[in-house]
Amino acid sequence: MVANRPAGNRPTLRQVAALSGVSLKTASRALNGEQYVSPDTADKVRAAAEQLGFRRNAIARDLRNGGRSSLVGLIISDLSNPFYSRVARGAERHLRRAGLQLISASSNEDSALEQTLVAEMLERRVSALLIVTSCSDHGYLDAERRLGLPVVFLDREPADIVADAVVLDNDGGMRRAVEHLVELGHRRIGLVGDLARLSTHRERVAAFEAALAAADIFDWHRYVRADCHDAAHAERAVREVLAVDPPPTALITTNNLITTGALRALRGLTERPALVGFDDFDLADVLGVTVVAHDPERMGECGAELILNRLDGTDGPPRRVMLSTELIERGSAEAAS
Amino acid sequence: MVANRPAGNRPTLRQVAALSGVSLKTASRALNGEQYVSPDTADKVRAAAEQLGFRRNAIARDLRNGGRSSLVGLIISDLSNPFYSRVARGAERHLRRAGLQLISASSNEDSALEQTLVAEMLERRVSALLIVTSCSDHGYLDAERRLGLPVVFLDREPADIVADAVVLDNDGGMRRAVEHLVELGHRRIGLVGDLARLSTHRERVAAFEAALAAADIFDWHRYVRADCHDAAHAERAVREVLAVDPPPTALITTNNLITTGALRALRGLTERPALVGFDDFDLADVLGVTVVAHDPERMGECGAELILNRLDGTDGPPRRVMLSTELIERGSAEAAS
DNA sequence: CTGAAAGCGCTAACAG
DNA sequence: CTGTTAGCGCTTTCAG
Repeated sequence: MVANRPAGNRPTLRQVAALSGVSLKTASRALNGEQYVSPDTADKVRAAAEQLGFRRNAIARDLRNGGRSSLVGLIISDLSNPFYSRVARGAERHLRRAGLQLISASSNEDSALEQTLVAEMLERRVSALLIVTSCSDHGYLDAERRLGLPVVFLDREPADIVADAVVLDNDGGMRRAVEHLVELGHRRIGLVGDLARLSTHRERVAAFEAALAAADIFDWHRYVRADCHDAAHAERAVREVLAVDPPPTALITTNNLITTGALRALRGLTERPALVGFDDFDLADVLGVTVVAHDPERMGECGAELILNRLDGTDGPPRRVMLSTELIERGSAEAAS
Repeated sequence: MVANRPAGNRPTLRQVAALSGVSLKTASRALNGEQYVSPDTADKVRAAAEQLGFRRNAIARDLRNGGRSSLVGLIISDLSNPFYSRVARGAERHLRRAGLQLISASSNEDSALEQTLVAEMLERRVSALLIVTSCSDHGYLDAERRLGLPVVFLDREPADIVADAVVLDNDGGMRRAVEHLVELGHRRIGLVGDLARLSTHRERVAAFEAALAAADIFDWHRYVRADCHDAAHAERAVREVLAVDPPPTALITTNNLITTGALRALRGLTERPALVGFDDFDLADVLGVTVVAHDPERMGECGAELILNRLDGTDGPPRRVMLSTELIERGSAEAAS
């Protein structure tokens, strides 16, 4: 077991106490800045601690204090996806203000791995969990939630349980995208989407369909592809959709990775369809890509906020925060075929 | 203290033992899959654990086992910078195989914050530390390193101590970039760089200078700007450099953020200088940007590997891993003014 | 203001 | 194969 090498000779509080000639408890009080310690004593203890290079052992402290750590777990499908790393950043920033630290892990969109990661974090006694879930069944969290563990779902809403969640206005965002394209005269509009099982995908496709129906467009199935979970898949799917006869004059891509793949597929084409992407991304401005934008860091912050509320003792029913989206026009929607 | 709310009534091993009618230690053995437990007993214990919803308490376990957790700390300047989030991903993947978990934090390029974060992680008794440092003085780590804590520096090398490190071939990468531009006929080559105090920046500028000297180009100071730590700064700096008379015909940007800023500054210009960026980035292919590429995930993996070696007991002198870079030509270097 | 005793939940060491 | 004892480092009673 690589983790448990001999602990080194870290000085303990007992040694600090011995060196400064006070009791264990007095040393503890002094270093924790509690009151009822004479300034003299406090100085002595601090000096001894300094000299020894003492560091309070949070493991022992947490154990004594009821066995909950000041860690919050974050599980996302891929830490290196810019969308999720921004979510993580927002969560980190907000949690930090409350003295909590973030421990994050990537689930690779794999529900078994997600459960393993959750189990590990629970063993570590995280104070709360932030999850972008890849599971369809969340029963494995029931016991924990009953025990009072705050769990907040980010981005994707669980279908089988009600719980705190922070989601995007997928419906509004997608409707705006479709309406925008329709206003510009597009009638054959395609969509390239993420894994079909994801709640985000389903919501976005439902909104897509509804908005098209509102414009009396019903012949869209042939222009829809799903289950693209990376840019390479998306690139292929875009080529496929463009090969349909007659080809769509516009395309909607439902997340940042898919938009990237689409841009690759469209590169060099003389007849480029219009494009609107869900999620903003770096250089979308330079590339002139119209997007449905939102604020990933804010998603992380809101998730953290929900957690802090629960830890502060807010009971009450699950809350659902919906984050607004905004259509940013950069020209790629106008491109007509 | 928000973290230490009443711990809930999590079942303990003692309760599992009681329910299954065995002793504490037997229950422990059974759940840890140790040998010398009869299959019957093991089943009984597992059933009881299941029924109670028991989760081993890693806090107690770590304390007992010498007080080192299976956490590894990662400190980077910004978790949402794609370069660093990829480093984190690589480290996570590799550490996970060894049963270690990653706890990451952003230092905002602030040395005081970096030290605070390190202190917090040490209190948490991380097994090791991976640091993209923002400090110039690393004395605060001496005591820890002497106590046997593995510390690995990523990307930026400490100037004041020798320690395990994973760095890029900044010299080779920058030389290739300059040579490439020179071969294409450029003589007035500018550089827009990161914070001047960073080792990476200094190495890249030194290589820039050396490569230019090798081509008998000495009049480059006027085309160099540093201390850009975000895209907005870089955008301004690029405009500035382009306003010099005569303007440079080519520009080198020394990291992904700066390249982004440069692309914004160049957008819409009729006379665009050539551009070569250090760091590859999403959509560089679509934008046709020539870059000095490398593998951020590999940096994280190598850092993790060094750590695992140290935890396995490898003593010996500090090791320095240098990761290769590669010039990827995509056309932006040819653009002559 | 300070100290002594107890114990958080677990596992290593040593008996049975 | 199983149980008992002790104690990781700290903080919370409860007495001085």
